[in-house]
Amino acid sequence: MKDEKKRGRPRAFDAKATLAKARDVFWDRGFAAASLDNLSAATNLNRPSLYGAFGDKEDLYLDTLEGYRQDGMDALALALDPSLPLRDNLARVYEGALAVYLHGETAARGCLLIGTATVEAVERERVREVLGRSLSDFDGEIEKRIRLAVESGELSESADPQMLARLASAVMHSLAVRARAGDSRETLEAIARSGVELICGSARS
Amino acid sequence: MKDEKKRGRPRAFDAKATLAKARDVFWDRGFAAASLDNLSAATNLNRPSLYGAFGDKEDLYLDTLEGYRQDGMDALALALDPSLPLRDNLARVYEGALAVYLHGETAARGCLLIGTATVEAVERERVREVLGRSLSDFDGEIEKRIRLAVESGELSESADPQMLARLASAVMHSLAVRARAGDSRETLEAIARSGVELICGSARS
DNA sequence: AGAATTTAATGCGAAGTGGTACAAAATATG
DNA sequence: CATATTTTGTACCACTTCGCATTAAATTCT
Repeated sequence: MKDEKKRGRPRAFDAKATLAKARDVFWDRGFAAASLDNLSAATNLNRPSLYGAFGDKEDLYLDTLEGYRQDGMDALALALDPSLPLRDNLARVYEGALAVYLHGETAARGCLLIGTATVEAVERERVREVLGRSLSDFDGEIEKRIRLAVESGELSESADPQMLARLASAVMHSLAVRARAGDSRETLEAIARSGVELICGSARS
Repeated sequence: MKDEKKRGRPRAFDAKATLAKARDVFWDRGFAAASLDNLSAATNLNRPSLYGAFGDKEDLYLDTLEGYRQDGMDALALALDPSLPLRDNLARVYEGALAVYLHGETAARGCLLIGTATVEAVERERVREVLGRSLSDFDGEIEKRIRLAVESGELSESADPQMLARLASAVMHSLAVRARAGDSRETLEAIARSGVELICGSARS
């Protein structure tokens, strides 16, 4: 399914690597301020090639968002390994997030979705859709793990998994915003720790 | 101090009202996508007048952010009236925020700072500064109120006011992002309620 | 009234924008 | 080898961008 030799001239670039480079441009500058020239320079593709492969700027942006979302969900599934205590799971989720959020040139980049898609969401329906879906998928995955924690007795029966999950996500959202606002790693790690504590407050392990 | 008659031709516009109109443009479109033509049309000021009164686009944007920040802090101080229980205080804070966040044309606008300044914060130091200061001032104001709640016995002695305040803010940040992502008023209100519950969980009143 | 000073309005200009037309190049097929 | 097909690179287009230079208007000071 991958070696179907296509007819014409073969591509001289790897689509996935190109998307990763474009994503970095969007991550630093945001969608609106990222010009096709910026993207063209970063990907080493001239504009017509970029356009031919990914469509217009919004299409390209949506592709990078979708890839980022998928990567995030994969990492989340790994961090939520149900053989570990919920407390460890959440700590791993936040730790992984901070490793991504704090990596930046001039300043920390935070989360690509929260940092750059949130602005465009109001006037671009497709962006709003991806952002909304990303957030609720994230909530849902955590909710599943919390539901398990209630069943296993890790959390009290009276806990509301959906709401606890949304609050766990809220801490993530806050980390994403605060990273971009310039907060120190120490501050962010402290917030993550209190978040874990608050959610797992009634946990026994 | 207000009727010092200045020498030349008097201004034909009110600076505060103009800033409010410019703010609405930035709120919907973000800084980068808001053109001077947009701003000029919305404020009924031609570009040179805009420029003369407020400086360049970034100066104007920073002015609107600063005004928004100030309004927010004023509203926060009112909502945190210490003669009411902390639980009511937080409920009022979130209620007031949602009233602002959910007001939009095509889609909810969320928070001006979190929704539009977060993108620009990475590459514009002055924006990052305002955003960071706004977030930490907000934290600080809530922390003061929570400290009071500990002293009055409303919260347990073991509570960490700084961390609880940061978590209370985290819920706000999440509301801001989720509003722009298209979440329903019902969902947001439910999150706000759980936020209050989580923070005041050990409260007696 | 006349000079000085500030604001308003028109319009320009250099640079940058997203997107595309077109021809050259590279590959598969017949 | 010739043809069809796809990608690449150059150049270009119409449009928008921000900022400013310049002139006209409105007010205060002398």
